[in-house]
Amino acid sequence: MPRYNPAALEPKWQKFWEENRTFATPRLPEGEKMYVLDMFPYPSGNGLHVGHPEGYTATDIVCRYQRMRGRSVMHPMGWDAFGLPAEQHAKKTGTHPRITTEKNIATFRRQLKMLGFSYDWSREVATTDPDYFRWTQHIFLLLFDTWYDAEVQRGRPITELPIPKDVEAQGEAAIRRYQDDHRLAYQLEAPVNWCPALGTVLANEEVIGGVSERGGHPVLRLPMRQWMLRITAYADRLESDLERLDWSESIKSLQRNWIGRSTGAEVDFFIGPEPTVNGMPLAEQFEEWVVSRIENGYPRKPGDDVLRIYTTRPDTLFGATYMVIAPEHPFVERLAMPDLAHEVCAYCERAARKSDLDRTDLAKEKTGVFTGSYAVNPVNGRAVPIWVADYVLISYGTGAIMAVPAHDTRDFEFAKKFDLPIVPVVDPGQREGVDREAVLRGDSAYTEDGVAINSGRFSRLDTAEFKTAIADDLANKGMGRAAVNYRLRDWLFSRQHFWGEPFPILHELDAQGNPTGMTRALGPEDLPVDLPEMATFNVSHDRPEPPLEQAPETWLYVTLNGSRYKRETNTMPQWAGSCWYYLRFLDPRNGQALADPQTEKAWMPVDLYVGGAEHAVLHLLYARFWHKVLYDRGYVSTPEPFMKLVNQGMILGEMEFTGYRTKSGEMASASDVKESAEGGFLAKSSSQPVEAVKLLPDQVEKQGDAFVLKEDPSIRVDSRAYKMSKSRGNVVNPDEVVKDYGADSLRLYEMFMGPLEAVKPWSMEGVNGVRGFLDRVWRMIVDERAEEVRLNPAVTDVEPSEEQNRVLHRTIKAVTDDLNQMAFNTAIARMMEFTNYFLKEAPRPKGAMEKLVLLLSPYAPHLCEELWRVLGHSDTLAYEPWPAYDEAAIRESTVEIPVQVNGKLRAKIQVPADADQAALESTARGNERVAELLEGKKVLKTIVVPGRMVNFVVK
RNA sequence: GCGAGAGUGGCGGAAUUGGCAGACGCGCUGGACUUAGGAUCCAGUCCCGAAAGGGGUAGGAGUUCGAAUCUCCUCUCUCGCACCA
Repeated sequence: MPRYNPAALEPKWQKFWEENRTFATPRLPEGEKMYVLDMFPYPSGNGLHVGHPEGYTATDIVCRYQRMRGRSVMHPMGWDAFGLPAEQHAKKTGTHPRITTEKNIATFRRQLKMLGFSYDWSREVATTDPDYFRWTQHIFLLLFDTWYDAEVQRGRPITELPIPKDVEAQGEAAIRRYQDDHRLAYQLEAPVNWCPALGTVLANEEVIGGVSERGGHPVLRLPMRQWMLRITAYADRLESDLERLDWSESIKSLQRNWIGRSTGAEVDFFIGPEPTVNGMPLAEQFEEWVVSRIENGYPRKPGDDVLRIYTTRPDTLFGATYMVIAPEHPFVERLAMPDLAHEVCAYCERAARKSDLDRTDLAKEKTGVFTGSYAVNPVNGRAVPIWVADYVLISYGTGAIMAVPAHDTRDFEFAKKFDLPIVPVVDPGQREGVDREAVLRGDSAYTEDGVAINSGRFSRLDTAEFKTAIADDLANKGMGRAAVNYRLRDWLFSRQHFWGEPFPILHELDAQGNPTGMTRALGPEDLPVDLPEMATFNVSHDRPEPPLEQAPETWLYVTLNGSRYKRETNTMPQWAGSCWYYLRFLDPRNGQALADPQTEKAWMPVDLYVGGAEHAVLHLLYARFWHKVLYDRGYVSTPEPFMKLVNQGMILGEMEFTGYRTKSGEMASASDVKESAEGGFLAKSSSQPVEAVKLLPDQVEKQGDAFVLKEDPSIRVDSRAYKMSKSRGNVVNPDEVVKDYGADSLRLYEMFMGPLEAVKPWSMEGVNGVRGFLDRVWRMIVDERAEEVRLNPAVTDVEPSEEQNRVLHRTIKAVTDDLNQMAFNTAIARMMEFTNYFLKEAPRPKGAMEKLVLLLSPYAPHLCEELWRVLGHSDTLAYEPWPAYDEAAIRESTVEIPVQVNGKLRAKIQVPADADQAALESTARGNERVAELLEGKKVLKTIVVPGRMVNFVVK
């Protein structure tokens, strides 16, 4: 009668934990603290996905384990609840995003509770709560109030920004403009991704290859006033502090690549103060410029008489045969000679219309147009033509380059196409894979280091020496300086959405109601700035206007001290709320501060942070950036928020076999099939479209390293698991799994599938398998034949036998060691071995059963709480001490040792566990089989590793 | 193209980090109990071979008494970046 019945048992224990506040965390840690954080989810309308509980189960296991080891554990959960889907739902249905969001949160909360995670639910927060985003807005004000002091590498209050004399002389407005130019939060006219089909502006990361990520609609680039965050100021610290973090190398390298630090030099090329008739700067003006630069040094901002470029290869300056500026470069107009202006202008317009996809398509030929103007190469005084080409990006470096076709593949392609001179200045010397003669002839681009040639007095220097020498030389002459650049761009921080945090910023209006261009930040006492009540969300679809422009006037306009202001109508991106939520969890109801400093100091940093790899770059970089600003400004006590980071691997759908069928019904081999441009499939040999068909496992068989059709082994079949998606119909719903197998089985299966960080396919049969294990654990301890739940008669209060004790302690050790390394899959395997062994034992010592229940409890907490009851305990096991193991009990008196002859396993011998080398060797020689093999042979060498193996090398 | 990671039975995956390859689970085969089995239990399950034995960790070379593990080359897959000067 009392079979293992999770459907009854799991809700019972969830209720128990809730009523007894079993997992409530004290305000301050009692004893050693451990802060374990999950990446909080966006509560989508689809509910929980089996990918979510993977990381959540892993952290829950760690938390339950650490509680049993006496640690004070902080383990909260909340909702990253702003986001576009709720807003789009509102556009369609008129339902307020808050209502949709609350409904979705309720679903997520129910589903998470159903899985028995030990969160302290009293700390739950949602980024959409005014009590929460009040502090998000507060942090924005802090960013607005901070400038980055590059000298001390620290963010400081804007009031401490030194104002240059010349700015001060221009008066109050100039000073404010100067300050605004230095804030970490600043405004910029920047292009946004406007998607007319979706009627919204998309974030860069929502645009993949020039079309919208969802729907694949075209995206236009339109300039709009935007809020930017100066994350580039922190680029160096964001990169170098990675070193102190316990993160996987792959994630660190993703972040490093994203930051993309490069070192090189800035160099000014003289173009003359104004255009000349033939486009050539005047020689005497160049001479004067050279002299003035030697006297005055290198200016921080380039004047109108120079084109400033950035290069990582200043050693190739003598090989610069032309220059290229980006189509958006401010000098385009003035450099375009009258006879070419029309052509140049047309080119720039075309470039502006191109999507990112067109511009970055690698297969594409280089394009560009000559301006008719020339610049003077500062190292040799030669005039070089200036071109406009879209392979130079306005957003990187200075938006202008010197082109060295002999040593840069892009410049080489361009020079070839437009027949520009190619002057080699780096001799590769003799090296593998490089055609030195071709390089020296200018027929091939060589981009590595070498020895300088054709470089005046720098010739014969190797690349590294040259770089230092030329940097000094340029600096002395005031023509350049060493410089660092980042691939990382400042963070576009505003969105034209309704469902996001309003900015706590007012725009000043003049008497006519037009913006004066001056902004005013609200004070902390004015927060939160809540969203207005809106009549409709379905605003204009033909231009990228913030929906809040349609807000009621009572919200939109503010009068303060007699001045009229209009509120900022952009809202913050979804990333904002997730940048600091780990701090709010520590003190979620604090009305005075984002978190009490004492509490912050006691719990931070996060000891373990687990989440999907899709956040490896952006979220983690943004959050680290905010944290560093908070650190600089004294709000937090640690320079980094997340000490250890683990990315769970994606869970794919079930393994699928796919065959391909032509129109005429014949099967085509998978090796002959490729994806067509439209997303369908084509047979490579005939170019005919083929259709993918799902095959059953018994229709295929393995042949070599591929699967083939059973009935026609010449036909190869694809076998792989795909990402879960609605369209593929392979989504697994956790509700269904819990209904059929129970939450403990779901948890256990997700941990048993393989290493946490690996990508793994789902298997319902696998869930069934771990359910079988839990059934066996139940039967091992509970009397299934009895009417009510009671102890299995085989379980008695006896002392364990030596072997039973060894199995027990070995299991405790293995499970504990694996858990410390988050190797949950192998820990579960060890507990399965324990169960397989003890099911055959009778009587079964009750003490051993209790230990197993404790070991298993982090994985299958509901079942184990119940078994703990059955074993005669009346309280929760959540705070029972973690079982300890006894090395002495593990040690065996005799061990089996393999004996090899010439590295091949030939025999196994039984020896005392502590047998020394000599004893091992003589026992091995005494073995009948070994003796036979050594007979008449010469033993050249004997390798004996005590406790491991014996190897005879013979001839 | 550049950067990172991976490749082990029919499948998911183990292997104390250089020392018995395939733990554990699924699947499969046979058997027991059954009206029944998508329940449970027992036995088997890397390949060739009747056995002795031989082969085997994507492929090839190398270091070593000994390699899934270390080195080099090749191939394949996954992820990220993608004209970043």
